[in-house]
Formats: sequence, structure tokens, C-alpha cells
Amino acid sequence: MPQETYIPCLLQLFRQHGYDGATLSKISEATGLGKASLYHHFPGGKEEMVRAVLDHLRAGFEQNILQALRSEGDTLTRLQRMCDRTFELHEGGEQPCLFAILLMGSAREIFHPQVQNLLRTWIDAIAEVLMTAGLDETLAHQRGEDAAIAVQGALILSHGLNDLAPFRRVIKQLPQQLYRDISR
Amino acid sequence: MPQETYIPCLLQLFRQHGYDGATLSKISEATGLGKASLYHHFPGGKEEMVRAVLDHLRAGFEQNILQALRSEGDTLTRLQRMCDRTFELHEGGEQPCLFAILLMGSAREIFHPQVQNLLRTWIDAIAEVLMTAGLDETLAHQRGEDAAIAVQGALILSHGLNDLAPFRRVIKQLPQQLYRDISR
DNA sequence: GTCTATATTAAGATAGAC
DNA sequence: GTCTATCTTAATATAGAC
Repeated sequence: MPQETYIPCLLQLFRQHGYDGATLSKISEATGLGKASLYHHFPGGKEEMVRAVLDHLRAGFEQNILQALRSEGDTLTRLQRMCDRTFELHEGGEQPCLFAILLMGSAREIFHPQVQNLLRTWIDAIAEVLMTAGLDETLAHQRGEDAAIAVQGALILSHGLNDLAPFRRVIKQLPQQLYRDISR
Repeated sequence: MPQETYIPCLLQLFRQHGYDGATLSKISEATGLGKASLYHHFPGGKEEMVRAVLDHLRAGFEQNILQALRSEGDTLTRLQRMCDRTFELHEGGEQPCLFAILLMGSAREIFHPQVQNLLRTWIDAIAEVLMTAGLDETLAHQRGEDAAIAVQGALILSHGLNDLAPFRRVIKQLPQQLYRDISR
């Protein structure tokens, strides 16, 4: 089986256990592969596994989030699509964001640059949409940050309360919140 | 040295490395205590260390956040005080929130109930203030959630971007954002 | 209350057969 | 491409001296 086969399983594992908590034994059990086989697919060990997952996530991010923001239609529609994709990618709030998880523990030293880059790309893409709608650069960028803050915060809160409602509500309200007070 | 001596150091360690990443070796080095001495103070090991830290945090939470929300003065002033204490407790955004960290990895199974309880208490206290100011219960509770979302999300984003500005901005804007559209 | 020493278990990683 | 077996290092935990 090729590498990509195990990416969804690895993503799930790192989201659930974090980088330090996802041990090779757990990975071996979840994938059904022996430890030696894991090193055949990922010679660099856990670090390479996460890199593969991050590459996969970046591709999904570009094909879903970024594409939605740059799609046809008016501003509100594009923000709406972005929120829909965000909702799906986190399975309605069931799944935490791997980016946030990789900012903690020993993973941060390794993956922080890539996570930082993804966050910037996301925020900039949202700001771009809002500037097209007539918002000035500073405010558009702030609202891009506000979107990231709302999504990340809502994921944490829904996870902490064991209640998907806050995440659902935030995603539902977010397009209008980003679009508020824009005339044309 | 009594137990409490080591709480600040332990808090710092768990915030930086997470529960799974904070090994006894690191704890031993940071506290200056041998592993055996650590078990003298905390017979339950890492789990008991976190419990001690959480007890300490709960006390600080009640004396700072809750007390600010229930203090004298008008609504906006009380929200302002709550934000000031929140800002200080996270050292201006330098320090992540231990509650969020304890929701990940193997810590979640152990500490989720306590974290959930603290989050609920915080949200309810904010909602209480807003209801006193005339907001209806549903909306007040939503804004309590929004406050938690904004703080948690901003901490993640500032951590992810390596830039304290988003956290500072969110804290600055939060009182007015929670208080918006309230007449009396 | 702290230490050295040590036990036990698990984690990360590799060699080499099939 | 997967396995068994094994190695090394590190993590959690304890015994017992001072």
C-alpha cells in the first residue's frame, strides 16, 4: 500500500493524541502496520508522518478554503463557501484543528514555520476578498485575523464543553460578521 | 520546600510542553529536584502535579476573573477589569492557556471535567453581568461564549503567528464588543 | 526533604528474513 | 512491502540511605 493510504488514519491519530501523545505503538495499531513497515513508508519516523499529513492538509486547504474564497460570486457568497468548507474539514466541530495541535509541545519547534505560513495564507486570502468588497487594507486584515480567531476559538470551546453548538453557531454567523458594514 | 513552591514552575512547564511532552526529566531539571523528591511532594506523579496546578489556577481564576466580573462599578467597567486580569494571567499573550492545553492528548481523559467546569463558570459569570445590564438570557450566554472563543482563539493565533498584536487587539476590543447594543 | 541507585515499562528505531 | 526480533534510549516509578 502506498503512503497516501495511511494519511487519513495518521491525521486522525495526531488530531486525537497530539504529536507527543501519538506513539509508534498507537500508530502501528491504528494503521495495522508493524513498526518496521511504518519506517519503510516514513523513513523519518513520526516527523515525516506529520510532514506527509501537513502536505495533504495544505492541498486540501488550497482546493477547499482558498478556492472557495477565490470563486465566482459576490463577497458574501464566497465567505459563505469558505465557512462551509471549514465546517466540513473539521467535521462539524468533532475534529480539532491540526494546526493548533502542532503549535503545542515538541511539535512546535519542528512545524511552527509551516503552520504560521498556512495561517498567514488563510488570513491574507480572507482580507483579499474583503478588500475587493471595498474594505480598507488594515480593517480587512483585522477581519481576516478575526475569522481565524473565531474558528480556532470555537473549536477549542466546543471541544472543552463537549458541545458542538458553539462551533456551529460561529460558522453560521461568521460570513455576515466579516461582511458587516460594507456598502457596495 | 512545600508543594506550593513548585507550582509556578510546573505551570510554566505544562504550558510550554503540554502534559505528554512535560517529562519527569524536564520537570526534575526545571525544579531542581531529583525525581524521587518529586514523588515525595507529588506521590501521584505528573497527574497529581497537574491537579495541584489546576487547584492553584482555579483559585487565581476566582480571585481575578470572577472577582472582577462581580466587582463594583458599571457593566463596561467590570468587563474591562475582567479583560485586564485575563491579559495579565496570560502575560500579554506570551503564555498559552493551560485549559486549552489540557484538552489535548492523554490529558483530556483525565482533566476534561475540570476544564469543562471552569469554562462553564467563566461563561456563566460573563452572561450574568450582561443580564444585569438588560440583555436577555440567550444572547447574554452567547456573548459569554463569544468572549471565551475570542480569548482562546486569539491566544492560538498569536502563538501561531508569533505576534502578540492579535491577542492585544482582541483584549482591547472585547469589553465594547460584549457590551454593544445595550441601552441602559 | 533530598539524594543515589535501580527497577520496569514503553518509545523510537533498525537489521535482516520472507 | 511486511514481518519478527532486537537494540538503545528515555520515561515512569520506587527502595532505601542520609
